[in-house]
Amino acid sequence: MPLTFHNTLTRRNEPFEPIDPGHVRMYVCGPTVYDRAHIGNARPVLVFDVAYRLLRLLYPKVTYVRNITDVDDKINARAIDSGRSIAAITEETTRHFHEDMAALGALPPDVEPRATAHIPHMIHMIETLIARGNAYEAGGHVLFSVPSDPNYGCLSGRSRDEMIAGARVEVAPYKADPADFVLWKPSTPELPGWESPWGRGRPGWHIECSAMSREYLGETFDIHGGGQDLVFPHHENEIAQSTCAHGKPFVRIWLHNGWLMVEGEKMSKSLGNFITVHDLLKQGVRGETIRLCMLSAHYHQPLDWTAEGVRQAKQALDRFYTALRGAPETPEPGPAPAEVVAALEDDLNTPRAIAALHERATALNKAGTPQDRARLKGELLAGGALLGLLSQDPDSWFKAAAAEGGPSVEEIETRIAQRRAARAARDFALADGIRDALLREGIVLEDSASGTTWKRSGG
RNA sequence: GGCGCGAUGGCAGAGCGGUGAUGCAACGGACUGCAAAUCCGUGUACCCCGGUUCGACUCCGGGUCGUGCCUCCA
Repeated sequence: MPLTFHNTLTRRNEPFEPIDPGHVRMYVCGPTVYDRAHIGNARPVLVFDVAYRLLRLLYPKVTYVRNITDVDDKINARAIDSGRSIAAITEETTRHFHEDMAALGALPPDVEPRATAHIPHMIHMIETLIARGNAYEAGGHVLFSVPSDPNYGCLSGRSRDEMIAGARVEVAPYKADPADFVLWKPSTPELPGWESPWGRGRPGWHIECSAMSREYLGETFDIHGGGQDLVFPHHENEIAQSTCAHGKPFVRIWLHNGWLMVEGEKMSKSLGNFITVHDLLKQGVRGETIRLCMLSAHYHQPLDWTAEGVRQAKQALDRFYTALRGAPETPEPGPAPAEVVAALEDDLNTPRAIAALHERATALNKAGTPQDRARLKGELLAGGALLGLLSQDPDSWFKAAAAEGGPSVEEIETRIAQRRAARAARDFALADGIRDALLREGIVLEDSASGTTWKRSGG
């Protein structure tokens, strides 16, 4: 079955045909580094991480570029509010972002360009757009001329007139056309700025992605991704800038992930339901649980983040690791099961892929011979790896210390030994008392023919 | 106002013009000293109204509700 993606440009599923079958190129809009990553920021990272893993399985070479936006008015505002330097904020936030995404099992992209390291590239592209008649200087600003681009609106499916009719903002007086947008804007002395042919200033929001994707992926490349909210204006404007500057198509396939809700409401600071990845980790929700929860809905659908959803994701991982724990060592990882690959090839259908993993787990639990069990364990592991899951040692999964502490491994082992003695003496009241006490501390015991194993129930 | 998206069993969430999704939860059974885990089994699911069709949860039209973008936002 061929790889297909839902292309926002055509609003339908299309077979994926790389421009160069030997080298797939993908760009994803990364974070603006002014604050801790929230779970909404994590969704595209995880969705495109799965896309990256799948593409690497299917093609010999993949270049995945995800930018860091480190020049932005939100960053400037944060610097003024906090009294810290812009450099300190962007450096620290970038580090936190890397830590948080690593905790979610996201692979680093091949290239992670920072906007401030590519100002000359942006200036060069703006000069090209001016030279080609697609941009003009006005009042210290450089603006993209939307009427100069007959294809403007092709991604978001709205005409220039519709956009103006729907606009809820006052039109800046220096704009020749109400739909025009900023490529370069002047900076006051206290704001970050770079010398340019139009004076000291800073780039507009959209130009960095056009300049950096060109630098690392070329003028035309395969896949561009991001959140659905970026369709307009960000990606629409990127298309306008890049196609007008280069005179050729920009991107083959546009992928956009759906929005994330929290307990049925839009996540926002004012509602107080703003959840960062760091907060979840601190509460003892493990990165792998967050990851599975995030992938349990199709990327195109809205995802409602709930405590119940997190609990179900944890249950599912317990089930997988329980199946793996009891299976013999596998000599080789083996290929990912065809059902898992097929599900992901069908527009990254992660829920179906996870269902296929569950079927493997059931088969593993039922399998009789060590050979079958080893084979099925290998398949489950390989399928999990394609989704970035199940890479831990099962014992680590079950015995990892909870965030809030709990009894130590030594203490647990000691009490299990006491219980074993009580059971041997058929003092079941004492044995059950020990088990109940441990349960209250979040430790679940499981007796089997080969002895007693335990796991922590929280997180 | 303009442009989109969605509505599936107690919950989450896939899917297809005619056959079991899957998991969680519940209930019954096997196993267990009792549990836990595991396995087996059970449950009138497809928002409403029209239409197309031999047949629609699945296609088309209308409606209702929810939600997103149009302004910084993943």
